[in-house]
Amino acid sequence: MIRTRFAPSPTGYLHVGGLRTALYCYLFAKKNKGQFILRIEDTDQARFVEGAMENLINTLHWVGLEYDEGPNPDGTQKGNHGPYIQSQRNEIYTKYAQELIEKGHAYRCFCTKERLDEMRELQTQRKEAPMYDRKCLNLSQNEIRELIENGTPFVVRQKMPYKLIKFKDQIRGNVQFDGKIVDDQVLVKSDGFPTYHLANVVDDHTMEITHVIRGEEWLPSTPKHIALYEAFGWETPEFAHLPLLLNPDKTKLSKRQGDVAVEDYINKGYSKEAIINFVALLGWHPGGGENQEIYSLQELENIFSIEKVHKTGAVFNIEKLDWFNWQWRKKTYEEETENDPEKKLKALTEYTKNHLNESFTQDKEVLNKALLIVEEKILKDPKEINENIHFFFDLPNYDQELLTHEKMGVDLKQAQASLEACRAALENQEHWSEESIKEALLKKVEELGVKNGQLLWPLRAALTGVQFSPGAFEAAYVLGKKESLNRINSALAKL
RNA sequence: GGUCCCAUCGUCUAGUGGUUAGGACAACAGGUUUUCAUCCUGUAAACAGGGGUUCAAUUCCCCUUGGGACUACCA
Repeated sequence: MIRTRFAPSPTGYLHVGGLRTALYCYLFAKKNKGQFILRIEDTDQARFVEGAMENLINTLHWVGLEYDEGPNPDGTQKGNHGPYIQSQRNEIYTKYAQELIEKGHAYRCFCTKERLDEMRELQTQRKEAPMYDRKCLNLSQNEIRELIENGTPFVVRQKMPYKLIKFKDQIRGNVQFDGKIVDDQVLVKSDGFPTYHLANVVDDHTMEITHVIRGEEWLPSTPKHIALYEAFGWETPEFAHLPLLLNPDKTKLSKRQGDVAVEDYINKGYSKEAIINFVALLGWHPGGGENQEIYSLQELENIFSIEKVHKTGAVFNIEKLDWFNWQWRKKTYEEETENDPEKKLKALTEYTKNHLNESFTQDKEVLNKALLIVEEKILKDPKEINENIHFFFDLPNYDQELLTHEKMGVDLKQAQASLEACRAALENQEHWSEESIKEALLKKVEELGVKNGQLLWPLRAALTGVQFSPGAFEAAYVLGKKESLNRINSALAKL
């Protein structure tokens, strides 16, 4: 049984890089009929953030990555390898640290921070790799007992075997490190909490994790972990180190250069489908010359493979995310509404409800028509709804220049003639629909022997009073006969 | 500095010991449309460099260069 885990540190929110790691862990597990576990790595008490874990879980839930085992937001936990929150597992770590000391694979270190800093500085000056000098490894049992009895603070350090450590990474292939320059890592801090290295290895083993899938930044500490598995006499899991997500300048994706929290993107209106789709393809591709780019989570679960994960970091490019978002919104909108105006209206109302200027909701009749007219722009960006429809409710003050269009051959004189013709055509309309308006106006175009734009540009401008807007037919239809004629008349008054 | 990882259009990527090196985003140019948007068509754009191996390397190997990660009692 394949078991993967996502093990974030709850520092406030879910990072998009974390999301991708979680996604790949999830996909790999699903693809192989395995299990996906969530574990919270909160051993750093200094970095405790209230509500961070709940937030993380909620975001994971929102994007649809359900885990088989792990903590729930309500404080309960599911699965029988728990607890899944490291701060609740301290006795376990203490026990294993003790075992390591007894076996001679770890030792207590009483060195002060000052001594360590000084040593590091000297080593750096001498251009050596900064490493602990193992001063405390040589303490006698009596000295140790005395120091403990005196209440001297201490940490537990891993005694690295100074040997070559090799392993096969699922993504990178054979990797090896010269153990002689791997530092004696702190395993238990002076506050009694374990560091990542100890907690991680103990948990992955006790939770029966078979595949450790994590970010590339962990590659250099993997030899420490392997040494730990060996010291315990445990079987090492498979490792897969994922390429990094990058800023446009190719450094590791960071807050400084844009939003990194998944919730930022949620708040901006990106759909979970778009976010998952985008992130999935940042560092992975199904291969085989496949050109498809739109994938649902379900599809990804079926085709994901760890061998196809790339080695190179990928720049997080928001423009592409925008495109995915547009594709997915169109797709879901079409599927949901089945081209039924009632359903469309309902969906559009839902999309815009949090962004709409309240005064617009007074006139439901106009609003409903307007929403359908600008559906495409709503799908593009629901936040801009007010800019797209405000003129339906309140004709902006505009300059007479707006009624003209040089390129289209509309000067002031032509504008006046066109508007008068439009007025004449619309005055006689008994039936007020988009189709009938279109028909009447196009007939007028033919009569006058002008180009469409020459008649319609001034009309559209008169009806909307803005540079960019829906077309003249649609605008007239939404406004209704009376208001349309009013606006045409006030435009004529400007000329 | 040390250790490790990496290298195809600006970006995400496909691909192969022999290809016109393919697609997408972005850019640009046309077209449709009454404007914007949408939509359609097209253009430009890449195998980092140098050595090998080979009949033949973008592809395999080595070096260089470049980029990145790590180098905490943070994860």
